This record gives sequence, structure tokens and C-alpha cells, in this order.
Amino acid sequence: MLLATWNVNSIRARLPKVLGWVEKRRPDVLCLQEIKCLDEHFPREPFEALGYRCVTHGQKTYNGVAILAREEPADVLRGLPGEEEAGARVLAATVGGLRVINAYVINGQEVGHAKYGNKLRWMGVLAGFVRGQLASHARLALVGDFNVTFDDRDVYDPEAWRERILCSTPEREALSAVVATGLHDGFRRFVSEGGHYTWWDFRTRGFLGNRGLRIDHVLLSEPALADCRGVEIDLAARQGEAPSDHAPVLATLA
DNA sequence: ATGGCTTGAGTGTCAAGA
Repeated sequence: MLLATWNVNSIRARLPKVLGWVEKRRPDVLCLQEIKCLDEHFPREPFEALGYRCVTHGQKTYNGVAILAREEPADVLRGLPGEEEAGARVLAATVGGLRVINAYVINGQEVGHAKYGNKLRWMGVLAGFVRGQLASHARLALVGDFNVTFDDRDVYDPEAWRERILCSTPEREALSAVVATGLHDGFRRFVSEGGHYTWWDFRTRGFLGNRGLRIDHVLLSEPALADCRGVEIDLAARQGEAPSDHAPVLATLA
């Protein structure tokens, strides 16, 4: 099974790009973040024509998540219970015996900002949700845009980013608490050196100099990790005409 | 240099992203 996650930064603005990528890579499950549209505006027909079912948890203008799968997603859950205020950021479904949780973590804007406090609190709620899901689904993948780096290997200029948003110690501790529910960073199962990123700033043309951050993750439970044969960041998808600022991350599971 | 770029909203120019 090929499991992928991609922050597409608007599914409608990215439609030809995402369709072409899906045709080429043929993932079994694709988790999208920042679809930035209501459920009724999600372009499901072209994906269905390629053989995919689409489950969405959309929102006007901001946020929004979707799961595309080659088989019908089951036991779909939309949103973190009690966290409707934070927007459409979580979508869970079972596909091919794998419990898939698709998450778009709050950005937080700046360390100390009210949104930053909300991010840390919300990640605690996410950890509780994941713990509950793991109790009934041993084979589980939590994937998405976490807006947090694990450590300095995930940062192109660690000193410039020291204790800044996406890199602060409390954010990293909150991410560790999510992982401590019983998950593992899939990418680090295979790659230990730094310099591998999933997001590059448009404004500084960060991709040209590989000035990026690794903030999109595939987190796997023990049984899922045991089946994992590799995790790849698809840099080609970050290039070309009108790319998202994020690259997709793909995990191959037995 | 709180900018640089991109998107969605909606026709002016913000808010938000990370």
C-alpha cells in the first residue's frame, strides 16, 4: 500500500497539479490538507474518474482536509471532538485495514501569540484522540502537516530558527507527546541525516537553495512501522508550474 | 527590513500561511 500526505494549499488552485501527480504515483491513500473549500466544492469527479473515493472535511477559505482512496474509506470521523472552533483540521478513516488519521495542525503564527497557546493545547487534544483511536486500531498512521519540526536536523538554519515558531521547545514537546501515544516518525526509520525538508517559503524562494523545514510527517504505530518499506519526500512535485509550498510525503507499507 | 510570495475573499486590499 502506498500512503501519501500533501498540503496542497488550495485543491482548486492545485487541481491539475494534484491530478497529474495522482495519475503518475497512483497512491492507495492520499491525505490532503488545506483544501480551502467547502465539501460541496471539492472537485471529486476528476478524482473519481481516476478510481478514487473522496471523503472531505471542508471549510470555506481556510483549512480543510480530505482523504482520497482507491477503496471506500470506512468509519469516517470528522474533526476533533470539542475543537470545532479551530476549523476543519482532522479527518479519520479506515482503509485496507489501516486506520488513517489526517491532521492539519494549527500554525500558531508566533511564539507567545494566542494562536501559539491554542496550538499547544490543541496538540494535547490530538494526542488524546490518537490514544483513543490506537486502543481500537493497532495498525494506525497519523499523517499530515504538523507545523512542527522534530529537531534541528529538520531545519535548514537552526540558529536562525532557534525557539521560533515551528521549532520552539514547547512545540517539539507537544509533538513528542503525540508520538508517545505509541507512534514512530516513519521518515527517521530510514534516514538519519538532516537536510530533508517538506516545506520551503515562497517569499524567499527557499526551494532554490533547499532552505526548508521538515514539518509534514508520517507517524506509524508499531504494527504499521513493521510493514513500512520506505518513506519518500517527492521533491519533483514541489517544482514546475504553480506548485504548493509543501512537497508530498509517501510511505510504502507491505 | 515583519518584507520577499501565494491564495481566497471580492474589486480594495486584507488575512493567513510558516
